[in-house]
This record gives sequence, C-alpha cells and structure tokens, in this order.
Amino acid sequence: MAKPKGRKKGSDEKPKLLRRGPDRRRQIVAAASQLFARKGFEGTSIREIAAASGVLSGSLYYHFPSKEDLLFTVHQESLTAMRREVEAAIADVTEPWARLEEAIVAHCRILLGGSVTRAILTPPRYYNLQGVRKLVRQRDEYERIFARLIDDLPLKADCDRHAFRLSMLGAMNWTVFWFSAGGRLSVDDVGRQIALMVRGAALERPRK
Amino acid sequence: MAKPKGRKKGSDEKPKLLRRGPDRRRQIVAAASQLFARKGFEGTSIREIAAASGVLSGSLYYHFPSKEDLLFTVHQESLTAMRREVEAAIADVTEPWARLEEAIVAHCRILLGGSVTRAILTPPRYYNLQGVRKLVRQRDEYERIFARLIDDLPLKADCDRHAFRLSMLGAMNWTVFWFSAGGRLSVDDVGRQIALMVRGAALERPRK
Amino acid sequence: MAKPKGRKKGSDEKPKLLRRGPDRRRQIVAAASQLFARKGFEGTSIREIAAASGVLSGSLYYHFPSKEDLLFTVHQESLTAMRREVEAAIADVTEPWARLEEAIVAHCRILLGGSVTRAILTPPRYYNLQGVRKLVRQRDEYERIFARLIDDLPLKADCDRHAFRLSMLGAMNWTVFWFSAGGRLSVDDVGRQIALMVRGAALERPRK
Amino acid sequence: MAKPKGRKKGSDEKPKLLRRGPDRRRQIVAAASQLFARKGFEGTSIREIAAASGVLSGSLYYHFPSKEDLLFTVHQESLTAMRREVEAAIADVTEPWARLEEAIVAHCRILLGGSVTRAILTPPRYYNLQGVRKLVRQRDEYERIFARLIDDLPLKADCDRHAFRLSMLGAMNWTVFWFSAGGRLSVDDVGRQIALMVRGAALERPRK
DNA sequence: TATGAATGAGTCTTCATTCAT
DNA sequence: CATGAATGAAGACTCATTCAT
Repeated sequence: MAKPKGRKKGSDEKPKLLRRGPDRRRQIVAAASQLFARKGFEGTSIREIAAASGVLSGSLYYHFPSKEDLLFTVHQESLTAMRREVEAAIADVTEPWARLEEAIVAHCRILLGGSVTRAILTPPRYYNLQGVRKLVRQRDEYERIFARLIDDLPLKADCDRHAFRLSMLGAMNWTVFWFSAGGRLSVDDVGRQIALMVRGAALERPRK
Repeated sequence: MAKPKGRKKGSDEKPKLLRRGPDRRRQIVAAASQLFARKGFEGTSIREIAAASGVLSGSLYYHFPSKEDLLFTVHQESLTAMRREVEAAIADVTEPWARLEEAIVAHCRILLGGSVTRAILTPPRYYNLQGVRKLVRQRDEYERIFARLIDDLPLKADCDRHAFRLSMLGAMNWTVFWFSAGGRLSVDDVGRQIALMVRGAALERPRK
Repeated sequence: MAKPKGRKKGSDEKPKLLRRGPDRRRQIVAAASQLFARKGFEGTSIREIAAASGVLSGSLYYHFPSKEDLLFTVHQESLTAMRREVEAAIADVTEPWARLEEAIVAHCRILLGGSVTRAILTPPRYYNLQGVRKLVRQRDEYERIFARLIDDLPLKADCDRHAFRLSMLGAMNWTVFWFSAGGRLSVDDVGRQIALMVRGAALERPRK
Repeated sequence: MAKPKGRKKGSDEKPKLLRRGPDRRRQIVAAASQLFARKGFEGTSIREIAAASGVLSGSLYYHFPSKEDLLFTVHQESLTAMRREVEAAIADVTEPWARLEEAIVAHCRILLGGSVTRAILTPPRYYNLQGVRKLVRQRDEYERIFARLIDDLPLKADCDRHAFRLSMLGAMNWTVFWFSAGGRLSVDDVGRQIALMVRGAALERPRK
C-alpha cells in the first residue's frame, strides 16, 4: 500500500537485544506465527517479523530463504505441535464423544493459548504461492485425526460426516477472530462450548 | 499526453461485455466482493479488481475514492443483502429451531451462491484501517439477528449463548474456505448440515 | 502525489451553477490564475481549476486544448493587463523616480489586488514545458518597461542597472508570498514601501 | 523476486562516483536541495532526486521516510548553514549598513554558490503539507537575524521595517531565478548590488 | 551470524486527457 | 457546450530480497 501513514525515524529500527543462538530461529517462527495469524500472510511484512524477533530484516534470510518458506515452517511446526497436543489429549479417553470433546479442547487451547505456535488455519489454497500443496497436505493430514474421531461417532443418518468435520473445524478455527483472553470464557471453556454445540448431531443422547 | 489506446473507433458495434453506466459500479463491487472473500483485503490488488471488472485500475477511482471505501461498500451491500435474505427466510416460520435453520441456510446460500454479494465476514478488527469501526458496527448489527434467534432457543443450562452464536457463525463463515460448487453437497445442503450439527445443544430432543 | 488525503464522495463534484457563455472562458482564466499563483503550476490540478470555474474537468478542454495552453493564456492575459495598468499609471508622470514609483505601485496593485489576473511571474524557464520560450518572451517584453524606466534614473556609477531591475522585480514579485490582505499595509502601501526602499530608505547618507 | 541487476560482481574495483555510507545522505540532501530550488517541491519527483543522487527511487526511503521529510531536512540544513554563514560574516562588522551588506552578500553567496545547501526559501505556506509550521518557524527564526540588523538601521520615518525586510529578502531570494553563474556578475556582486539598491542607489536625492 | 544499504518490481492513488452522448 | 466515464502514465511509497562487510 502506498499510504504514508506516519513518520518513521529510520527504516530498520534497532531492535532490543535478545538472546541469540538457536533460539533465534524459534523466536522468528514464534513471531511470524503470531503475526501471520493476526494480520494474514500478505498483511505481515518481513520487517515486522524481524522487529518482533529482535533482528534486522536482512538477518532473517540467514535462517529462512524466503517469506514463503517461513510460512511453511510456521505451518508445519504449528501443525506438529497441535497434533502432539491433540493426540496426547485423547490418548486415555475411549468414549467417542468424550474423545472428540478432548480433541476440540486441545485444538482450541493451542490455537488460542498465546503459545508460540498459532497456526494459520485459513486454508492456503487461495494464496498464489508455489508450494501450497505441501501446506495443504500437512493440514489435511492433521485434520484426518478429526475425521477418524468423527467416524467413530454415532451420528444421525442424514448427517454428512464430511460437512460435519469441516463445519466443526470452522467453528474451532474461527475462534481466533473473536476470542479475547481475559473475557468471561477461558480458552478451555471455548473448546467445551464448541463440543457441547457439536454434540447435537448424535443419533441418540443419554437421558439425563 | 494520455492517449486512450484501448478504445476502438468502430461505428455501431457496442461494447459487449463491458456495459457502462451504473452497472459498472455493481460490477466493481461484485468483483471486489469475490476477490476480497477469496484472497483477503491486502491480498487483493486494485488492478486485479479492475481487471475483473473490465476496466483499468485508474477507472476504479471514478467510482470509489479508495480501496478502503470499496471495502466498506462491499461490506455494507453484502450485509444488507444478507439481512434481507435472512429476514425473508424466517418471516413465515415460527418454531424456534426451524427459524434458526432457515436463517443458517439463507446465510450460507448468499455467502456461497456466487451471487454478486459475498460478504467478507472475517472480523476486520485486524485490519489497520481507519474506518473499521463502521464495519464492525454493521456486522454486529447483522449478527444480532442470530442472537435473537438463539435467545428463543431452548438450550441446555450450561450452554453459553454468546459462544454458541459465534461458534455457529464460525462454522457458517468458514464454509467459504472449503465449499466448492459442483461437489456432492449443494449450497443449501451445507446450510442444512450446519443446522443439523448445531441443533445438538437443545435441552431436550424428541425421541424418534 | 500518492497521498490519500481525505475521503471524497465522488470524483467530479457537481459544481454550483454559474453563468455560461463567453464568461466561462474568463472565469476559467481567472480561477487558473489564482490557483497557479497560489499553488504553482504542478501543484494545481485541472480538476481544481474546473471546480473553481463551475464546470467539470472535461469541459475545460472545450476552451483550452491543454493545461499548458491554459498557463500560456493566463500568463499572456496577466501580462497584458499588467502592462496596461502600468503604462496608464506612468502616463502623466514625468519625473523619473516618480515614474518608477507609480509603475511599482501599479505592478503590485494588480499582482496583489485579488483581481482576476494574477501573474505567475516565477520565471518559467524551469518548467520543462515545450512552449516556454513564448512565455519568456512575453515576460521579457513586459519587464522592458521597467528597464526603460530605470534607464532614465540617475544612478550611482557602481550600480548595475541590470541587477537593479531584477532585484527590484524580485522584491515586487515576492510580495505574493508574504502579503496578506487585511493586514496593516494596503496593497498600495506595499508598492510605496518598495519604491521607498529602492530609492534609498536611509535616513541620511554621508556626503561623499 | 527482487534480484539486483545493477550491481556488478567485479572483484576489487570500488564503485567510483557513488560512495556509500553517510555520504549518501548528504548527496541526497544536496540533490534534493538543488531540485527543489529549481523546480519546486511538487515539480520534483522522487525518482529525479534519486537519479541525481546515484541511487534508485526505493533507496531514498532508507534514508528518509518521506518526500516531505526530505524537504524538512533540506530546509533545516540549508537554514542552519545560512545562519552560520551570515553570522560569521557580520561578526566583526559594527557599522549597521555595513553589517547588513555583509549579511546580504553571505545570504546570496550560499544561496547561489552551488553549494550543497540551496534553500527553498519560497514560503511554504502554500504547500498543503502537514508539517509546514515547522518549516515556517525555522525560516522565521532565520529571518529574525535580518530583522535585528534592520532594527539597527537609521531609516526614514515613513519606512516600514517589516515591509523593508520582506522586500529585501524577496530581492535576495528571487536571485535564484535569474542569476546564472559565469555571467558578468559574480555571486558576490549580486549581493553587493542588492545591498547598494536597498541602501539607496540614487545618485543624489533632493534635499528635503 | 548479523547488519546496513541498496534494489526494483509492485502498490495505491492522482491526474491530464479523451470522447460518446 | 457540457458531462460522465474512462484511460494510462506517472507519482509516492512499500517490501521481499540481496550482499559486501
């Protein structure tokens, strides 16, 4: 955008000194993660990421060959973390609906938890990037966890499990747009509420 | 000197696709609508919108003073259309769950229908635009329709109606990312499926 | 400039209805005159001139083939008016210094008088326009009036009449940058003061 | 992808004219200075300034956040230099008229000297810039030097010292429009002639 | 490893200009 | 005569990227 928004003093502003070493990489990924999630891929500039990571823009290119690659890394690491979290959450649970609930809660927890990893879940099929396939494959693989959980669910005959999964994920992912920490609901509450909502499609529900 | 090269001097042949007049404005809004929805505000360039509208980039500025203003217009017109559609859909329905279902279907229909209007429902609180407040107000007003519908619903005591609404809207809005016309599910099917999913939070459901 | 300054409603704003006919041309010249003088040639847009003249931008091209031509016309008419004024002012005066004083006052009067004509006296040799020569010739011809007046002056031997003329014109023309109507000094006062200065404002001078 | 094509991979040959480092900044200011003075602020494009500085247009923004800021810098540095020069010139002079003469000569010298600094003295009140106040304040402060010099002058009772100062500055500043190096008059000659004029170039004056 | 400085394509926007109606 | 709508080049500014030091 060609908008002169404010007066800046210099271009590459001296960042506050942070720890260096292999932490750097993680810091950059974390910063990029947050910024991509908040402002989108094209809405985030390399310089912003650099500033938030405590380096200058040029230095990023030592760690990542391109902005796109950074996105891939962020995506991958986020998905890896989410899978780990989700799988751990359902490991000891057996009842199908309970398993789904725990998965949902775990997903929301890491998504909203302000953790280093904050996935860009907006299906990147719309980005005109070259390596999108890789991203899509990663994401699909992650979502397959939920597909399996849903397969195990006793659902009404007219319920389409494909639509069910995507709608549910929509409800979960959309939370990044409205959840605000410090509000009435905790991160876990949000997950529980979605689980509660979603459970309605069950073929039958135990009478209370 | 600015010599228009693209205009042909042909005698009586009217330009076919690119009708002028107030249609232009609508065309531009439609194109912008689609592109904003697909690629995001910053991911869409004025030139793309112009090309999709059959004009050159400079011409947009005859109709809209800025890209931001175009976004506002798109937003406003989309929301207006959606409200009209949704209100019409529920006008003759009285049973609370049925009302909600019709509203959901109407929302999805216009969202996915390839119609001129395709709302950008991503809460724009993340854009660093100046006039975002206006957008947010518009959207909140629209969403209040759903708030009222949900108020009329008999829901379990532990169901938070606020979270319910936002999660449901998330499920609905997220469809723009995965729905593909020509697939197994029709636009209306998608809406029905979401209604089906969401209905689960009912305090009690008639035994079948 | 690519600065989004404010939000505009439309591009070509409906101007208030003004009288048409041959007045139009004069109106346009007058408006252009003022704007060029205030904001410079490149700082003034055709649309501004149009708006100030009560027409839309396209209509200007009926009267003038180009912005440049409009500048030429403004220039010419201004100089013609100034010459007329100046020559009238000195017609009945004979004493050389008095003649110069009247010329200066007349020059300033028309320059500052808010009259329709307000010359752009900034030597246009700096514009990279094609027809600048014409402008320069016109201006030089006008300034020759002052050259002749100065020739008749009894000046010190070490006074360079060329530098004298140009410096004096500089003092006169620069007034457009600082004179403000309604201030302590009237338009005529300004002229008189300049005349006083060039004549020697010193209270007393040591006899040589 | 932005591949720098203009850089050569030559081994030991240093770029000749285009030295980097803090010189760049000075070069840019110098180039902008000249161009602004000659063609005006809006008449000068960033690309021109860049070309004259030996860089590409984008590079300017590493050094200056905006064209406006560049103008401010040019203005400030020019005025600072002029004040220094002028104050040095009058330091050892005591007689009021002689002091004024030296100040005028110094002002013209630096204005016309082709030095790095060439002030834009055109009162920028007409620019529609945001920070004009700053510029005006800077300039007013500089001109106060002359106000004080004039205060010390024994002037006729009917001479308005305010108008005197502004007219004199007009004569001085206007020189940038007509002075051409290599002509009959040197830079210093121009200053002396103006001093002569304002002092009263009349050969003799009728005794009152 | 990190940085300062540069690059150049691309962004939004303006504007002189054209012309069918 | 005037307008509405369009044009396309140019303007200021941004940004991913490069690379010598």
